[in-house]
Amino acid sequence: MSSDAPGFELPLRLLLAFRSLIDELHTELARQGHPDIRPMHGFVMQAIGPGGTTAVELGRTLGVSKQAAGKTIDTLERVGYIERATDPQDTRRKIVRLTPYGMDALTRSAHIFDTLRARWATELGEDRLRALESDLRKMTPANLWRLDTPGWFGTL
Amino acid sequence: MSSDAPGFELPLRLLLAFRSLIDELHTELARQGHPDIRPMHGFVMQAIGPGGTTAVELGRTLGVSKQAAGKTIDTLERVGYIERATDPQDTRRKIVRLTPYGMDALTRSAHIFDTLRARWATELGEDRLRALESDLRKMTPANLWRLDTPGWFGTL
DNA sequence: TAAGATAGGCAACCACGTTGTCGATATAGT
DNA sequence: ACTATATCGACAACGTGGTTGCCTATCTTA
Repeated sequence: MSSDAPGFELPLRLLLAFRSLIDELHTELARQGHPDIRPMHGFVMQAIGPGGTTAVELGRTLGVSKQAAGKTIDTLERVGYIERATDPQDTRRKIVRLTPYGMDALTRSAHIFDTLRARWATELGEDRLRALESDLRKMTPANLWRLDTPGWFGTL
Repeated sequence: MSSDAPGFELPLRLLLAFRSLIDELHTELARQGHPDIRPMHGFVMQAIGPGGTTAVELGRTLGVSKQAAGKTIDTLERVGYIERATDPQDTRRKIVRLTPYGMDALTRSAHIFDTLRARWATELGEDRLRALESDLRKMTPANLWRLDTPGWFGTL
């Protein structure tokens, strides 16, 4: 039961594949009117979702401190992707919501990701791709949204 | 041709799978006498290799500036994984080499990665895993060692 | 030998993460 | 009702990693 691949190739390929997809996403997003969006932004906006959140809650879903979440929110707000509003039910809370511009970025991202997946399906075959997804699902934790690694993406 | 998976699941799974493997690696490394090693260290030591390099060269293979490579080298040196020696052929250059401690970490990493891959093979079947690796190879660039994303791993 | 390229290091700066603290507001307990 | 506790959001200080710009020393080439 020998293996062709040295063990360290697998993680590296996983990382490269991830980066490739993200890079292609952002190339295409830039072409579609979102030149300034950064990988992290998309990630966080996905985590915010159409319903909105708060800083603490966002920090929890992303697996980072509320302060870090707060800073990220500052950035996204400055760039115009999200906005803060005070919760009338609880004056302490500030609801974070996507702006229309943010919504646009999000729906475009979703569409581009579908396109990219379709390209993989063409290259690999739909069945192989499904197998790949299923295998990855089997080997990874349920929670999709952990972003806790420090400095995971970069730079406004 | 409908697909079960939303397009954005694929990149997320790839990232999670990568992170899982790396986390498991470092849990095990800690158990084997390398508690202080960080993901980046292993990455960089792999890139240095048994032959040694220089800061500029390392920067190139990793896709970061020579200054960044230099800082990383400082850190690794401080922790005792690598050492600098002047090149007798070219006094400007400083050869960066793994210390025995660094070598130990590297060989242990390789072994652990093989073990982790074997676990995947058990869970998924050797054939499925090979298919997965082959598919990833098909969809990713040749150069395994790009670490250029700012702050790709963190801390210490 | 003079000119240009290359190696390494320093400084200043930025992005993003962390912990600690604090004031303001909600909520629970007596 | 009133006090005690918990939670939210923000600020400050700090650590790490990356960037660019610049400087000196050394090799290479015309």
